[in-house]
Amino acid sequence: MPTALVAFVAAADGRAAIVGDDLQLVGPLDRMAPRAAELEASGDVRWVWWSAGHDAAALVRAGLPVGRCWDVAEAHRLLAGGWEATPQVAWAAAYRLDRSGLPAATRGDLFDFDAVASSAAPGGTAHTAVGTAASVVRADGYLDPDAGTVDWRPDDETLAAWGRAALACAIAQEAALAEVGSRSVAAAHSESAAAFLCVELTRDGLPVDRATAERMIAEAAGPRPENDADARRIRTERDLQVLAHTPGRESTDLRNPLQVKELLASVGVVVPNTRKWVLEPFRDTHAVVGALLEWRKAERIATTYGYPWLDAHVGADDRLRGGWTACDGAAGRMTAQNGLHNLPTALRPAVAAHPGHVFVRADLGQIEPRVLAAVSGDEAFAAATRADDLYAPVATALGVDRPVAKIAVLAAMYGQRSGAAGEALKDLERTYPVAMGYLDAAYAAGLRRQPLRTFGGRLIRLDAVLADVPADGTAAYDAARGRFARNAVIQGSAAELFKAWAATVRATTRDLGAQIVLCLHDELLVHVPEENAVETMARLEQALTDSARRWTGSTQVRFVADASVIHRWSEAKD
DNA sequence: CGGAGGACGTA
DNA sequence: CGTACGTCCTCCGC
Repeated sequence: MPTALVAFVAAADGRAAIVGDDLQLVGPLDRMAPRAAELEASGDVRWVWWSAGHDAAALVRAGLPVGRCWDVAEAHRLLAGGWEATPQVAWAAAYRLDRSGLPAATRGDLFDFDAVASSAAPGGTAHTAVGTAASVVRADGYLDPDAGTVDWRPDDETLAAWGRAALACAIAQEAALAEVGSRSVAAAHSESAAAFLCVELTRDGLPVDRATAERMIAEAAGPRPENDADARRIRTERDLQVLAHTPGRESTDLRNPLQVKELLASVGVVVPNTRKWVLEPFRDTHAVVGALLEWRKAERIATTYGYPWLDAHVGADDRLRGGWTACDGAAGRMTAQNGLHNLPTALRPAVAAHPGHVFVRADLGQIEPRVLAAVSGDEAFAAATRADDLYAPVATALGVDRPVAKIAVLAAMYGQRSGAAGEALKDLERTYPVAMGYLDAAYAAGLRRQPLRTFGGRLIRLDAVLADVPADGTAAYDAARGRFARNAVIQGSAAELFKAWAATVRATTRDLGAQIVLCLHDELLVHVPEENAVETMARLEQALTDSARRWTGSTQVRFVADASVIHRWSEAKD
């Protein structure tokens, strides 16, 4: 029996509809969530929603462990590229309706479908558009532009029609994705699972040791200020650590790059800008340089990761929370807010498992060259992936030392121009012509503004992404586009494998009480009761083998994970 | 008040 | 030394 598609759609006023074959339920969320749970438990169901952050939020709040779903917004982002994915846009694309004919909403852009998960809460009180069943799909084939907006107030029949529209849209998308390629439907499944995981990540947060966090902030930013005057005093003291080196210039605003540039010039350090890597060589020229660089580090903690950050984003349950999205608008990597993706490594000791728990952390080793082997179909390069260290056999094949082989491979993938690549790069072209040809083709497509697709079929658009023209003209603009294209097919494909892995881990470790608490591009952090740590680690490894096998459709390319059981994120890998 | 640019953290 | 992202700060124009 094939998997039944069942729509679950939410209205802004707290009602939801469950719609499938011979099934139509409409009612308040607190009655619909248990019905969804029954269906999830009893049947072979794939849930359909316009967007997990919007429609499935109540199911996540209720703790329903959704297994399979189809997220119309994520499927659309695969199909069409970019990030815009309102129901109306996704519907038009799935049915191949002219984009320029999209009707405008009567109240401007009130969609909350683009909101990140953390802010996607029911909202809006105005009562402007009263939907009726006939109005969800217009006579001209487009979706009602008001449907799904925060001010939309459908009656029960209309909400059910909204669910039927989601079902129909999903089916049309599946057909369109099947045309793109055999992997794209599977990619839609894992991208949808990742989007649901994002809502769970937003709900659960990252376990934090608050005392350690407070201590580390205090080391960098000083004690917690008693009041505003105290805060100003601490700030001024921090500034004086730098300004004491330049008597007579105490009024310099260190937060103003122009004034900093002037200050540096006055002591003989003349620089085009005051970036860290520009100033680093001048550390020995004048003591103010080193003091300034240290000040910047402390200032970063004080402003971005200081007490206000701790108070705003770490809950009473000692969990750091931020909004998550399943893909960015370019290559398709996950994004996270509130520092979850760019927490300074110095603060990682503060990320700690809660009592009775540990973290199982794992990262994918050498993910990008391995992905290159898979997506290009280069058999020789695939053979190299069978080694634990991919660069070892590459070095042997090229007759160079490992560091040279590594630089050459990275240079080929990222377009690095300087450095010691040189001769090794030519040998690379000779030894792995299929892989290198794949990268060259992506670069050339970028130059021609020709859209590309990742391995899983995500459209890489070259029109919208690079909006900023480099100052040095058209050639630089073309080259930037080429580099972007070459990088995007690798980075984006790697993101797809990562999400397939994460979705599999989520599904196969739930019975162990495991909870994915962080996804960081190639790294997973799983919070689990300590007695289940070893089993969780084994399943993480198995999940990688299985998802890589499904994703590549073969076992030619090997992917490896470095996994360990730790209490703090800062702990060594083994 | 919002956008632009500088700066910097992560992968 | 390539790509991507999120966040804070200041300046500038409305």
